[in-house]
Amino acid sequence: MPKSQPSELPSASIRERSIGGKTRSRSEKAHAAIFQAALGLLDEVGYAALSIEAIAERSGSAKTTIYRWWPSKAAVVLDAYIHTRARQIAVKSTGTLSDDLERFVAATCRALRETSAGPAMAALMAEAQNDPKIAQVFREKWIEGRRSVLKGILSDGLARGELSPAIDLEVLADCIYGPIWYRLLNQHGPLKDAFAKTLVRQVMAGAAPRVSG
Amino acid sequence: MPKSQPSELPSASIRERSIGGKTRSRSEKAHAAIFQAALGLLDEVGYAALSIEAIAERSGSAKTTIYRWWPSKAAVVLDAYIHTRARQIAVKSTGTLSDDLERFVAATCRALRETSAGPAMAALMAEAQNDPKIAQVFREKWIEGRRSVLKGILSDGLARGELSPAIDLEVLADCIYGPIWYRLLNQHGPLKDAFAKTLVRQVMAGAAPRVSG
Amino acid sequence: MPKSQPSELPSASIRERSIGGKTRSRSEKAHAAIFQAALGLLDEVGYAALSIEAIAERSGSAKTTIYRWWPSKAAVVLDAYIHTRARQIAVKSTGTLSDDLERFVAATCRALRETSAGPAMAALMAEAQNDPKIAQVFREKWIEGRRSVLKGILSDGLARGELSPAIDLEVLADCIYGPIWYRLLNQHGPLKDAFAKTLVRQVMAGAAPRVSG
Amino acid sequence: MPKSQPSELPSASIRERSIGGKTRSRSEKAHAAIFQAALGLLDEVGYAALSIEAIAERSGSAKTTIYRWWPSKAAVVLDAYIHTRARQIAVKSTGTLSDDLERFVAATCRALRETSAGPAMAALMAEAQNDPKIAQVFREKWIEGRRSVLKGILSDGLARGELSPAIDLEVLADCIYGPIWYRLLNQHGPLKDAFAKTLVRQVMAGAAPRVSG
DNA sequence: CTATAAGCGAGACGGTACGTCCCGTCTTAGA
DNA sequence: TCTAAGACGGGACGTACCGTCTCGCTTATAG
Repeated sequence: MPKSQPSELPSASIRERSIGGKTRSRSEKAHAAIFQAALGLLDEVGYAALSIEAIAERSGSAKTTIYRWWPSKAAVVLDAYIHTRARQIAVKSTGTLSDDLERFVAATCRALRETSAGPAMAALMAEAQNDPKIAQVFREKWIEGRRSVLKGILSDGLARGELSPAIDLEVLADCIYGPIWYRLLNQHGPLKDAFAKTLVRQVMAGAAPRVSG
Repeated sequence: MPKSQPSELPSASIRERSIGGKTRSRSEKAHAAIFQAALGLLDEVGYAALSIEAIAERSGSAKTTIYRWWPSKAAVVLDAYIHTRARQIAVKSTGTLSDDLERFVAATCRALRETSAGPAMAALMAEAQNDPKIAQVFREKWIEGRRSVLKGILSDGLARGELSPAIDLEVLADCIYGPIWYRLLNQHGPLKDAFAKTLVRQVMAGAAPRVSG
Repeated sequence: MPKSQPSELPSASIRERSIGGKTRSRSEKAHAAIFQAALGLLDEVGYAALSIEAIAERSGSAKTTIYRWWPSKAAVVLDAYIHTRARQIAVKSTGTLSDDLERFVAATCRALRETSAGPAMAALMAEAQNDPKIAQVFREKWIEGRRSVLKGILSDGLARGELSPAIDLEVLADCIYGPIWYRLLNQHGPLKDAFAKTLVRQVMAGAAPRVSG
Repeated sequence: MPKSQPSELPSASIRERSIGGKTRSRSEKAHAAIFQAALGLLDEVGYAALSIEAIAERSGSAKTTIYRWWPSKAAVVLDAYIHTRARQIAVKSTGTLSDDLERFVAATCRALRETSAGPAMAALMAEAQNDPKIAQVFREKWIEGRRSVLKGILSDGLARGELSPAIDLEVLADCIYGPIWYRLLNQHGPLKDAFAKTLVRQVMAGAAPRVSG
C-alpha cells in the first residue's frame, strides 16, 4: 500500500488502511458523507440507537464502504468527531494560573453543557469501556490532546512559581478533569460556571484550613 | 448476604413490579439463580458480551421470567450487584481526616483494581450513558451510597476542625471520587496506593504554594 | 340455551371430566362466560387470532379453569358452538325429494353465507386437520348430525320411490355436502341459491344425456 | 423437475420480491435447500409442528433469508410444493368420458391416499382458512390447475356428445372434486378406488330413477 | 486514449439476540 | 374442592443489525 501522508491519524488511527493516492476524490466524497451522516444521526437519535446500516443509508454509501475503512460504529463516530469537531479549547493566558485555569475549566464545562459535545463525549467514553481499541484511540487522540493543554497551563503556572514544586502535575490534572468527567457521566451535579470557579479555587487552595500566621 | 428484609429496593428499584402478593416461593429461587448467572457471566465474558439469553440459559430460567422483572440486561446486572455485592467500603476512623481519607481512597482503589468491581462499575457507568433509568438507579442506589460514606468522613473532619468551613463539601467529594472514576474509565494512570496517597494529600493541602510567613 | 340435561356431549365429548354434582353453579357460570367469550372473540378476531389467554381474560376465568375442562382452544370453540348454536337446519317435507333437497341445500348455504357459521365451520374444519381429537368430535358431534338430516331426507325419498334403489346413499350425501364444503373452503364460487338449485338438479338428474326414447 | 424458465411463479407468486438483478448465485442454492427442508419436515413432523426455525436450521439458512422471501411458513410450504411436486395428474383419454373420469378420480384419490400429498393438501387447505393470501395462491396456482385438467376432460366429453349440453360444468366439477375434498378433510369415508367408481357413475347417471323405457 | 483495477452502490447471505406472544403447568389464597 | 390470579419454564415468532460475500458499474490514472 502506498499510504502517503494525507492521513490524519498516523499511528494509532482506527482506520485500517489509509486513503490511497489514486482514487482520492471518490473516497473523500464518500467519507465526508459518512462523517456527516454519523454526526447527524448522533445528534438526532443518540449513540446507542446509531447503527452502521443507518449511516450507510443516510450517507448513500454501501455498508461495505464503511467496513472497508472502520471496524465499528464507534470508530466511525470517533473519527468523525476528531476530523470535524476537533476544536481545541484554547485559552489565552492572563498571566495568572488561577484565572487561566478557571477560564479553561469554565470553557470546557460550557462546551460540554451547551453543545452536543457532552453527550457525544459521554457516549464515546462509554463505548471505550467495551472496546479497547476505541479506548486507546479515544485516549490518545482526544483526551490526551485536551489534557496536554491543561498541563501546559499548569506548567506555565509552575514556571511562574504559582504552583508548589512538590505537586504531582498528573494528579493535579486528574483533580481538574476528574470532577468534570465525573459530573458529566454521573449527572449528580451541574457543570455550570460556579462549579468551575469553586473547583479551581478549592484545588488550588486545598481543603485544609490555612495555618494561622 | 445481608438480605434480611423482604424488599431490598424499596423506592427506586429497577424492578417494575414488586414480587408481592400471592405467589413467591418459586420467584426467589429463580431470582437468585438469575443474579448468580448474571454476575458469573459478567465476570467470565464481560458486560458487552453478556446477553439476556445467556443469563436465561445459565440460570435455567425462561427469558420471559427475566423480562417480567427487569427491562434490560443493565437492570439485571445492576440489581444483581446491588443485592449481592453491596459491601460498603467502611473505614474505621483513626481520628485524623487525612488518614481516614487516605484509607478510604486506598481501599476503594484496591477494590476497583483487584476485584471484578472495576470492570463492572465501568460497564455500569457506561450503560448509564445510554439508559436514563439505569443512570438514575445506579446513581441513587450505588454511587450515592458510596458518596455518602465519603461525605460522612469529610463531615467528621469538618466537625473536628480539620477542614476549612469555607469548603464546598460536594465539590470536595468530587475532587476525591472524580479522579478515581476518571482513572478507572480512562485508564491513563493506575489506581495504586501511591495515587491514593498523593491524591488525598494534594486535595487536602491545595496546589498553591503555602504562604511562607 | 336449552341445556336441560347435565351433560350434552355424552360419549365423545371433548370435555375431559364431567361437571361434578357438587359445585355446579360456579362451574356453570364459569362455563357460560367462557363460551360467550370464546364465541364473541371468534366473531371479532377470527379463529386464528383467538387465544385461550384472551378467552380467560374476557370471561373473567383463570386459564387453569379452561384447561381443567378443555384441552385446547379448538375444543372450547367447538364445545361452545355445539352448546349454543346447535340449531339444526330442519326442513319440513314438501313430499317431493327434489324440493326437499333444494330447500335443505339452500338453507344450509344461506346459513354458511349469511351468518358467522361459515367462517366458524371453515375454521373448525381447518383445525380438525391438525388435531385428530377435534376432528373426531367435530365429525361425530357436528358433521354427522347434519349429514343424518340429509340422509333422512334422502331415505324418505327412497321410500317414496324417488330415488333409484341402486344409489349409494353415502356417496350421494357426499355429492351434496362435498360441493358445499368445497366452495366454502376453497372460495372458488358462491354459495348462493342458484348454486343450490343447480347442484340438486344435476345430482338428481345426472350428467349424462337422457337416452332419448 | 421441469423448472426450465428462470421465473416459475410469474403472476401470483407468494414471493414478495423477485430474485432479480444483481446477485443470484447464492440465492438458488439457499432456496433449494429451504424447499427441501420444508418438504422433508412436512413429511416427518406434519404441517402443524413445522416451524420456520426448524426449516432454517435444517436448510442451513438464516431465518432472515426465509423471511426475506416468504411471509409465513404456509407460503414456504406452498411454494415448495408448487415448485417441486407440481406433477399434474394427467390421464390419457380412452375416448370415453366415464372411463376418463374414473381414471382421473381414481388416480387423484390414489395420490391423496398413498403419498404425502393427502396430508399436505389438507394442511394447505386448512391454512388457507386463516390466511387469505395463501388461500389465493393455493386456489390459483394449485387448485385451479387440477380443476382445469378435470374441466378439460369434461369439455372433451361434451364435445363428443357424452354430456348433456344443459349441464353446468363448474357445478359438475364441484360434484367431482367436492366429494373428494370432503372425504379427504372430514375423513368420514375412504378414498379408495371403489369410491372413485361409484362417485363417477352416480354423478354421470344421476340419482333419480331412469324413466322406464 | 484506451484498459484495468480499485473503490463503489447495492443488497443477499448466515448469524445473534432481541423483546413479545402464547403455550400448558404450577402454586397459592380465598370462597 | 374449585376458582381467580398469576409466576414459571418453554418454543417460536418476526425484527434489527451485524459483518461477510458477491455482483456490476464507475472512474482515474497507467500503459
